[in-house]
Order: sequence, then structure tokens, then C-alpha cells
Amino acid sequence: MRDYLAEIYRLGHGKAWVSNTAIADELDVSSPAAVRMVRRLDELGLVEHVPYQGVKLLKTGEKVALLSIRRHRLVERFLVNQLQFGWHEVHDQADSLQKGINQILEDRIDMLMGYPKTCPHGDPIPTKDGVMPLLGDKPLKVVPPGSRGKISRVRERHEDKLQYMGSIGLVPGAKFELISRAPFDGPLRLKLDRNEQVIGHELASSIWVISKPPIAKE
Amino acid sequence: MRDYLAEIYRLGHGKAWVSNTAIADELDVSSPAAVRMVRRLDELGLVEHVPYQGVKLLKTGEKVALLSIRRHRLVERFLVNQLQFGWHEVHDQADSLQKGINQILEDRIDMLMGYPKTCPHGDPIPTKDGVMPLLGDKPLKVVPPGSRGKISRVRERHEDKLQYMGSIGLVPGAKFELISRAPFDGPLRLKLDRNEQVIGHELASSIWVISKPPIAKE
DNA sequence: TTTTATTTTTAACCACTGTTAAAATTAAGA
DNA sequence: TCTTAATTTTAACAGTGGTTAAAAATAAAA
Repeated sequence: MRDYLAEIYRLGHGKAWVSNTAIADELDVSSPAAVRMVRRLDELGLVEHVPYQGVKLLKTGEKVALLSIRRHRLVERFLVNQLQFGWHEVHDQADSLQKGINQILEDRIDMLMGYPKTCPHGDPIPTKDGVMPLLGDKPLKVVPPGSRGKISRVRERHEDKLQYMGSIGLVPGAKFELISRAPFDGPLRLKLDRNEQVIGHELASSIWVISKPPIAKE
Repeated sequence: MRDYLAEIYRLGHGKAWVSNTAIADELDVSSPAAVRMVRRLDELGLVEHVPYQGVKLLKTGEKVALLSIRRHRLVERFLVNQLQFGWHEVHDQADSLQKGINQILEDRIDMLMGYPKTCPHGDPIPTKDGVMPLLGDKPLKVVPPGSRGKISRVRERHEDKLQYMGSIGLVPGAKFELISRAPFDGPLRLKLDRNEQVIGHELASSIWVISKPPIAKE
């Protein structure tokens, strides 16, 4: 149930309504399963479901979703910091481990990790009262060449892509300078940690940054 | 299912047959629930169930039980060593966390803990191939006065009793000398860590030790 | 506008794990 | 030994979460 709410939250960015076939696909269940759960959530007042149109989180449902996401991201941090997992392998592992985490454990992990603000991929960890902090970051693809800044998140699910990005230092917190961008969704040249890297459009589109505009503004 | 098998293992010490009402009580479910599960386990060839008599683990069932106990005890170790829980509060917490632990996580925890041999209460951790190591210990109550040795386990479930015993240094690994034992299940005087402690029969009966007989044997 | 295709929902089913109430069996007492 | 009490099992039901196959609604194409 929390899984469904969290998934609706994730899918509901921008879009006003989330199709429950989409939910079914993401959670790897049949669409009737999603339909039934969505109706139950509607009856509980957690979401609003308009038949043949889609589903939308209500306030209470969003809160539950955010607390589930909080737990997930804390567990990811824990897996990376304490259990020596790589950032590319923690997503599925966290899904598994999360089932066994209760509030006491969550609080303990939070404390031992030093109250982390983000998960290993840079996504902010919702607060304990169910609020998603804003990062004020933006996609790398809207950043003008010449900008400098910091990688804020890497929104990528594929393990091998994540692993590759990690290996070239393309991780949240890394400083970068965008040297150039080829037209027509071509590759980008980035300075990362004194090394220059060229990355394709596909990888680039998952990167979000906090950056200042180029120095030459006058 | 694993819970049931593990519980049958625990209850089946000494007794040839375990009553499935006892199982129901321990697992906090109704007896029909236990009856049905026991029959399923019987059909799967994991246990032998004789109606109105009881249930007994078969080889394969015992192995599953031991692997579940292994995971439980590893998780307890982990909670104490890494998550700063007290040995008195880990049992229930481990039950919860265990649900989310898969083989990869179990192996990782095992490695990070340095392949521990026992849980925080001193019980041996079954090996990865499902064998329960023998400790060669015995109950404190059969040990003659004057004996010295080491506490091997504290088989107590109550949190407050465990906490108290921890506070007086009555923990697995501690050296002790049994100074005297009052008759008729009276209190025992123990030297622990240079301090003398007097403990009642109730506490004493949960303590197991590895000890040598008194020095004066000639 | 009517037909066709796609999406979404309903219907009917299965498996698991729990429940309470009643029946069957075993154990204990008169 | 017979009756009564306790234990154990069976029966019937509930809730969750999954499935496939068919029906309904919407979107797209002729």
C-alpha cells in the first residue's frame, strides 16, 4: 500500500493524473491489481481516483508516500555508508530491506548517519513530518556552456550506467564545469575533478545540477 | 513458514514431539493457524505430524529452521555491534528486521561482523550450510561450588532481567567463580570481574557456562 | 460518423495467513 | 468404567494481494 502511494508520488511529477496502468507497470503487477488497490486508497481518502482518467494523491496520501520515500532513501544511505554497497546496487536492496525497518530502526539509522539530507543519488530525504525539501537544482541540459557548479543528483535507474558515472566521478557533490555542448542533443564536454569527460546526451539527461551562469556576463 | 520451523526447532529440545498448541502460543497465533501450517509443512516433507500427538522436524525442515535461526542471530549481532542496541532489546527488533534481509545482506552482515560465532546472548550461530555448532557448555545449576569458568550464554527472554544481568557484568564471555550455592534453590554467590554478586535461583537458571571443576580435587 | 484498436475496469478465481465456533479425540477424575 | 474436562482438529469465514479472461469506455482511424 505504501509502495503504491510512493509510486504514485514518483509518477505524479508534472502530470496532474497518474494512470494506474503506469503504476502496475512500475510495480510489476497486473493492472487489475493496481485498479483494486487504487480504489481502496480512494475509499480511505488517501487518493482521488476518477475512472478512466487516473489517480491523484490527496494530502494525507502524499504524506504517507513521503514517509515511505524517506525510509527508502535513508536505507539507501545506510547501505552505502555502513554496509559498503555501491550506489548503483542499493535501490533494489533498499526495497528489500525496507520491509523490515520500523520506526525505531529508522530513527536509529537516521541518527547514526548524522541526519543525512540526501540519498546516495542526491535526492533529498523527506523530513520526519513528511515534507520534501527543495534543492533548487535544475537539469544539466538547460545549463548554458561555461557554467560551473555542483552535481546535485543523478536520476538514473540502470545499474551499469550508474556504475560508469560513479567511475568517472560523476556523483552528487562533485564540482563541474560545462565546457561545451554539441547541438542536436549531441555529447557534452564536462570538466570533473580536473579531468575532462565527454558524455552522451542519454547520460546527461539524468544529471541535475546547482550552478552559476558563466562568468562572462557583461 | 520459516518462523514456524524455527519455533518448532526451539521448542523441540529434549521433547520428541512438539505440540502445535505450544507453537501457536509462542507465535501468538490461534491454534487452527498453527495446525494448518503444520499440515502444510508435513505435506512439503519438512516435518512429521501425527494428529493429536505433535510435530517433529525432519532433516530438510531442520535445515530451513537452522538457516532462519542463523539469520536471526546474525541480525541480533548486527543490531548490537553496529546499531548500538542493547542486548536486552534486540530480540523483537531482529524479528522485525529479519523480514527484510536477503541472502546478499546476510552475507554482507556476516562479513562486516567478522564472521561471529555467537549471538549477543551467547547462542551459537548456525553455519551457512545449516549446522548448529556445539558449545559444550552446561547449566550453571549443575556446576559444583568452587568452579571457575566463563559465562557462555544467558537464555533469558525478559528485557528487564537481561538488562539487569548486563548491568552487573553477567554477560557471555565474562569470567566467573561460583563461590557458594544455598540449598533448596536458594541464591548463588558468584565472583564476577572482581565483584561478588548474589543472584537468585530464577536468574541463575538461565545461565549456561563453560567451567572447570574446583581446583581441590585430590 | 462509424468502425477499429487501445486502454481501463469488472468478474471470477487462487493462495496465503489469520480468525471464531463447533466437533472430535485424548486425558483425567469420580 | 463412565463421565467430565482439556486439548486438538475441522469447518466456515475474512482480509490482503496476486492472477487471467471478458466487458466497458475512450481514443484513433477509416
